[in-house]
Amino acid sequence: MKKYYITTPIYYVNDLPHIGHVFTTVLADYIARSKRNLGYDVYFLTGTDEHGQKAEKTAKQTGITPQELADRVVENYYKLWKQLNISYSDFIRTSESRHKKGAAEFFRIVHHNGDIYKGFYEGWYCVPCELILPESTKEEEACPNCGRIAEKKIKEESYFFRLSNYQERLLEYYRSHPGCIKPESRYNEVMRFVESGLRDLSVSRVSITWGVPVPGDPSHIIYVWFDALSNYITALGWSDNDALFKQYWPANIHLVGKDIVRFHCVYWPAFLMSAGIALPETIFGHGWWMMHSAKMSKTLGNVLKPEPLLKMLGSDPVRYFLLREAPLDTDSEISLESIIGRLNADLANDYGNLVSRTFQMIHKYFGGSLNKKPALDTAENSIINAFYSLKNQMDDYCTNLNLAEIFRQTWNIIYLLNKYIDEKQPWAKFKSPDNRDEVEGILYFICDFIRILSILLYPAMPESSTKLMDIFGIKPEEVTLEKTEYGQLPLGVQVPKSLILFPRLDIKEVLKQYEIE
RNA sequence: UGCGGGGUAGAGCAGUCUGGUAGCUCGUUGGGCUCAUAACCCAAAGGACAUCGGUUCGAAUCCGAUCCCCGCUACCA
Repeated sequence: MKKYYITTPIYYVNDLPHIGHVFTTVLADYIARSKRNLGYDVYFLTGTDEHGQKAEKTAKQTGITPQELADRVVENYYKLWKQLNISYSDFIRTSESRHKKGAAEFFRIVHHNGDIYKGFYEGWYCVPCELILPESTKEEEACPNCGRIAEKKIKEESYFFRLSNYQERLLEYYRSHPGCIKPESRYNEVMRFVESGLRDLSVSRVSITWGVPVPGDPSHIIYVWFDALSNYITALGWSDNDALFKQYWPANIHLVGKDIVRFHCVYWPAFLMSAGIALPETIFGHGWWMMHSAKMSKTLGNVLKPEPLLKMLGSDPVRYFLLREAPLDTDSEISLESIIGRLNADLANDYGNLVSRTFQMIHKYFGGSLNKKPALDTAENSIINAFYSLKNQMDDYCTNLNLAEIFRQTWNIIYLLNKYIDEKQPWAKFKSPDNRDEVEGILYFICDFIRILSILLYPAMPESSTKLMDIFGIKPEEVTLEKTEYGQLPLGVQVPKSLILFPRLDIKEVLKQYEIE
């Protein structure tokens, strides 16, 4: 069985989950479910990054330990991922001992291989923020956190990773693996960046205590990226109980936001090279959701909160919108208006209404179940061919995250089915008793395609697909797209008289309700 | 400053590599249908393809210049 290992970043517990976290995770879930649907043995990892200075500071201010803070915040993620039906295989927390053990071992090996040395970390220090600013040649430096000019320079002992030694090996690797960073624009960015020269990287801090101690020198704590990135292998039990590691590593895809592309595409491969571990196949850096042309931020107050959206719209519609309008190459605008517009057009009008009108005719004309299959002619065959053509390309589209094409073709099938009904006019044909067999066949054809759609759309909208599958007497875990063909709907299945899968949404109502939430 | 991406109908995008009647979704307008969630189906309107110049029988597409917009430019999840 072909394996597929997919990851999201681990999210920092200092923040509450926002639409960006939701997007990355839903995207990963969609790919994971799609690959399962295609017969892959999928391992899907997500989790939380719980260490570091900010978490330590927030905990202090709140009067609790960092561990308590992490335990508290991680609940928000558990809850949200449950609401969104995220089908992760494992959820790693960097404060778990399995991770701490692995991260320390990772550090030890890289150190042993001669790529870590002790030196001094120098930088401007912003007193109010208690933050060391990135090293800079400038005389003055404004703090990225508060904007004030930092007043004093600080110098502290730190371990460094010899990133500078990896410039050529990284470039060689990128050149020989053109698909390792996607989309292409990110690949180019990373290439240019590495070509411009690499400096060694500080990988430890003495100023913090919340984290993984450096092996053999516990006054140092392993600093952010070295700790965080290693979760992708520690979660698989690397260096310890490594059955999962052997089975799933290297990752087929690390899904990340564009803000952390560099760390995944430069630092991570260099760390892995040093440790003698295989490199991930693809790192995909997607864009951001923007509101009013600005990155969402609490300061700007243009945050779209996930919880009220889920409450008002439900999990499937939120998932569908994010996937359908996914900002993969560039950033993308999001607004309640655009969400409602998309959901009404695609889900209520096209897909939901197709199901509704079909089921109602089956009831009106045949008491709720069908017992005849149609003879297939050009009209039916062209729809069947549209489906097989999509099915054959599905794996490729998923690997390359070509979601736009998947949804375009899926909705083309829905359009063809609606058109098929209009052209066949079952309501007119039914008036003559001679045509009743034909009408039954027409309805069977559509109904079987609703079954196919439920399987095709299961990775995007598991809840509504499960609703349909229940009606057809099939189980999600037993049915895959891989094995689905036209004509597998058993005769005699009883469908409900009325089924509104996706109610039409009123923009004014939604806006009003969002305000209340 | 350097590197990269982009400017196509009211909005959002495809088409540019491999020149030859400008396409998709939403919106607008008219029509059809009545099985359906005021839905669905058909049709129409709407574009000097950023600007200027060049190559060519012919350019959104190739070449040059100009003007705008956006991304990346290291320790920040």
